[in-house]
Amino acid sequence: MKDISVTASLNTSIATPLSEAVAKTDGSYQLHGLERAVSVLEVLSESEAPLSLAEICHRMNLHKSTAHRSLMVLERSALIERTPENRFRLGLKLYELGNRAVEQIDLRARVYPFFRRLAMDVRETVHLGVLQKTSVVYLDKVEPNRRICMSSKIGSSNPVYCTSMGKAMLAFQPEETIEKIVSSIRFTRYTPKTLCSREKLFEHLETVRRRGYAIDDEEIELGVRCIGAPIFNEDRWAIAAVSVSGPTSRITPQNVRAIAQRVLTCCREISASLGMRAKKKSHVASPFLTHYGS
Amino acid sequence: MKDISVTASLNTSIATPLSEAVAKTDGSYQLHGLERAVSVLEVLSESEAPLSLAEICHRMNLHKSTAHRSLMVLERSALIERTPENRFRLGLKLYELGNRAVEQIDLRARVYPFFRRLAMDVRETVHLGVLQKTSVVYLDKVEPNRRICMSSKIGSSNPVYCTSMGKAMLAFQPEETIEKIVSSIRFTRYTPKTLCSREKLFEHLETVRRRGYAIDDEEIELGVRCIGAPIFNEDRWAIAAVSVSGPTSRITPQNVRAIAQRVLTCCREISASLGMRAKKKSHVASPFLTHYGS
DNA sequence: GCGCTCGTCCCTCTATGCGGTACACCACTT
DNA sequence: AAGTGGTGTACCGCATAGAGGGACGAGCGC
Repeated sequence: MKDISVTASLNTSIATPLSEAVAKTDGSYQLHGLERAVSVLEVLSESEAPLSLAEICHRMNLHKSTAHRSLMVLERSALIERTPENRFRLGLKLYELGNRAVEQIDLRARVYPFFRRLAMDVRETVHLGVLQKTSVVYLDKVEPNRRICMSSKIGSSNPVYCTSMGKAMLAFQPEETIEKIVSSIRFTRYTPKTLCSREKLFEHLETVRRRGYAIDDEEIELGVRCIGAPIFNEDRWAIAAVSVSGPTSRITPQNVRAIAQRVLTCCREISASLGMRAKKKSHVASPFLTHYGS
Repeated sequence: MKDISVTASLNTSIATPLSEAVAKTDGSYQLHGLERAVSVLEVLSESEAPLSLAEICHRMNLHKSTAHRSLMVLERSALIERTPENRFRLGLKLYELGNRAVEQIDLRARVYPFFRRLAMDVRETVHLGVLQKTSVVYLDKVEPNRRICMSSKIGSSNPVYCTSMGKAMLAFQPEETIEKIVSSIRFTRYTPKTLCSREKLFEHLETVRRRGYAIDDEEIELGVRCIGAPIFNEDRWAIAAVSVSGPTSRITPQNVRAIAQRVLTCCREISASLGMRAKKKSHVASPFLTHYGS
């Protein structure tokens, strides 16, 4: 155990079997305590009911004392809270921080008007989302009549490769970014139509690039079809996407193109209304740019 | 810079004047890396624009390498993300986690119907909030006509001692909890009417307990008056609160009592519709109970 | 060109936090 | 009552993770 630097990076890949270890941005820079804490948050996030110390230990293969320490600190920071029965769940501070996060990005408010118009127009559910590693995070949603926002769906996420927004955004990323993302995808088949291989996906992205929008043709749920198009920044990279979703009975192969046109128009308007600030002076830091790779 | 441990904890209390640093549940159980990371999140949360490594170091009195490491790990975990200009801001994972947090609590959905009715009824803005250390976190909001939810206000927080919801909840906590919370408040005067001392606050809480509801009489902002009442669990401890807010011109001393009655009725209905599950079998873990102290 | 500030990387040394283990507690059986 | 199998909490010593110093190299402005 002399060459720590070397062994360290090895350890990484072995020691993080549960924390999904996506892109391993580099892999060095370990901070075990912190990483474990994040995993705890993820575990809690996936569970429906609050978990006890013992359960957490079990799910994460942690020793009691280690987990206990983490939990105490997390609790002090209000990232988790405990019920009177000594079980743990996510804390409200996360809610505060999360809300600050989207405020800072501020996409939602700027997009909303266009977005809403589209929903009224096509009379189907419309979503706004951004790319987050290998997932699409839903930022907003409008349903034809009433604006839905307590819907638990907002804030949740789905894989890139089986959503129209995901594919629309992915298609319009820099080469290396696509590579990096795709290579960290772990494909799962949701329906018979799910694109389950790197090759299929790349092929599909080509099509998306050609026609400018993406279709999710029952790839994540049978009976649901979606049409998504990207929102661009000034450099023509996708920073977000908008999609229309509906039952296959209403979004038929016949009217897909018509709807797609509307989505595209909407996205074009949005892109125009956003990105076009200082042309080269990119110092102004377009605050809605989803960073990926460099 | 020898006694890092000592200076570090000092730094914490100095560096987090805004992050309230409540009760130090015990104080032991240190996990420096994690705690620092949380501070980074707080610093980022308070900043309007994304921050550079150097700025973060500066605001937190950290050495470059230390901060750098934290940032790299946080970025890998998607708790923060970096802009193309190498600045950092909160990441969307926080949004996901935060949304899960409130989903798990699930208060919002259950309360909404009553809540909305109240808003229609009094034709003023109505809020739902819970206690979070020394703050009230806003979980939901209805405005008389349109439901507001993109409002950046949801998810944010205000101090307990100058909001009607805060005082309403505080008043109906177990003795020790009140003590613990009040003693970690750091009073700030927002308006001439703000209750700025422990004594005034305790006195006020007595009144609240007597009449069952709390008034924020321009204590946080001149011209705004609020009336709040607690939602109870089966043990008659406050777990949340509802408030009506409006301009002093409409919420006048004359009609305060009438409005208060409506708020109280609403809260009673809500309390009834919630808490009354298994009577003593508190094993079922009422998942909306805000834990405090033991 | 030089000098400045920025981020990244590396190395060394020690205080940190990991994993055992002991203990206190509670709810149920026997 | 005493036993049993679960909890969560507390303590401690040793190895190692990670703090901080500092070198390096890139970019910017004078």
